[in-house]
Amino acid sequence: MIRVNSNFLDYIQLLEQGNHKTIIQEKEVEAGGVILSQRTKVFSVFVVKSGLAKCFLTEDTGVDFIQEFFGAGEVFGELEVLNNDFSFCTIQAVSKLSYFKIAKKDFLKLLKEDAKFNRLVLQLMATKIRYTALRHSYNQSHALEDKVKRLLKEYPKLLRTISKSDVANYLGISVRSLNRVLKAI
Amino acid sequence: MIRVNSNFLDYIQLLEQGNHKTIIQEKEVEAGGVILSQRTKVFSVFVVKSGLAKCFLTEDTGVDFIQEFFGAGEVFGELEVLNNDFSFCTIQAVSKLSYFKIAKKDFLKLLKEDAKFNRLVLQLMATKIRYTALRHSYNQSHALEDKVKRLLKEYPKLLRTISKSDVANYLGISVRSLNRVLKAI
DNA sequence: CGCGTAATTGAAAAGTATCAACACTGGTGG
DNA sequence: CCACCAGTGTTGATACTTTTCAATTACGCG
Repeated sequence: MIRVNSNFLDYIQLLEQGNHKTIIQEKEVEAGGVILSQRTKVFSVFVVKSGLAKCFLTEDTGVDFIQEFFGAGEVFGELEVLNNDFSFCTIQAVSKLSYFKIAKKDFLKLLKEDAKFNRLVLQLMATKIRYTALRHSYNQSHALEDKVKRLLKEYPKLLRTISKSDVANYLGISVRSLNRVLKAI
Repeated sequence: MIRVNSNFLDYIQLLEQGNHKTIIQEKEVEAGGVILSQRTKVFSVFVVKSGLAKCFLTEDTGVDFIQEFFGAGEVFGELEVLNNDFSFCTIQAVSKLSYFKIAKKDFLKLLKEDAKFNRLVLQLMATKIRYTALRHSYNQSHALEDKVKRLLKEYPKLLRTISKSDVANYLGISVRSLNRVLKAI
C-alpha cells in the first residue's frame, strides 16, 4: 500500500552530498500537484524524499485505478526511461511532496558506471514486481471484506491519511462497497 | 497473456554458443512438470527456450491465480535471486518445455560483467512491471465480458492451447462465469 | 454563515459464484 | 467392439456480492 525504500533514499542522498550534486535536483510540490502524466514522454527519473504520492492509471472507462502509494525512497519514471516508453500512469502528490529528479541520461550513466546504484535499481524493480504480483493475486482471490480488513490491520490510520475514494480506487471497488464493509466490521 | 522475449533469447543463445557454454545448461521437462515451487529457495535463473509454462500463485483460500504464461525468451527466478527471496510462485510446464538454467552466482556475475546482459535484464524487468500493472488495472476496472473478449481477440486460438480452468484462473474468475460469457459473445 | 467537497445510506439492478447434474472425449481392459 | 473410467467442458437454478443511482448528511474553510 504505502511503499518506502530507505536503502535507496540513503544512497541517493549520499550521491547528492558527494560528487553528484549537479545531476540530482531537489524539487517540491503541493498536495494535488501532478509530477508525471499518463501517456506523456518521460525525461527523468524521480525519487520521493518525503511526503506521499499516488500512482494511478485512468482506464478508458473513466475509472482510476491506484497502483501504489509512494513514500520516502520510492522511485518512478525508471521503467519508462529504461524502455523509452510513454508514462503508463499518473503520479500525483497526496500530501506535500519533496522529491529528487535525475535526468534520463544521468540515470542511465549512473546505471552503467555505479555498480552499487545498478544493483539497488535491480533490487527495487524486483521488489516492485513481486509486490504487484502478490497484490494482484490477493485481490483476485479474496473477498472484499478480507481485503479491507487486511488493509486496515496493516495501516490502522489509513483513513485519516487517504480519502475514501482513493482507498476504494486502490482496492478496485466502489466507495459504497467500502462503506458497507467498514460498517460491518 | 503469453509473453515472449526474443531479444533476450537471442542473447542467451549467443552466450551459450560463445564462451559461456559451461554456465548455461539446457534442460527439458514434460507438460505438467514443475520447474520451480512456491515458497522454496531459488538457486538459479531460468529462460524458456521453447514451449509454454504457467506462472501461478496458490492462495491460502486454495485458489490458484495465474500470473502469466511464459513463452520463448521469458525469464523467471531472477527476482528471487536478486533479492535472495523464496519463490513467490510456481512455474509449471503447460506443454513440453525446453529451457536454459543459469546458476545464481553465474547470473549475478553476468549482470556485473556484461553490460549488455545487464541492460537486457533491466529492460525485461521494466517490461514485466509495466505489463503486470496494466493487466491488474484492466482486470479491476472492466467487466468480465470485456476481459474475455479482449483475450480472445488477442489470442483467437487460446482455448485450443490452454484449458478452461487455466484461462479462468488467469482471469481470476470461475469456470462457470467463463462459460456463460463465452456463450453470450 | 454559506458554499463546496467528501462521506453515508437505502433500494434496485447487475454481476458472479456455488453447486450439482449432465455431456463429451480419449484411453484402457475385457 | 463395448463398457467403463477419468478428465474436461457445459449448463441451470439459486444465493450471494457488488455496483449504480439518488438522496441526505457531515465537515472544513473563507
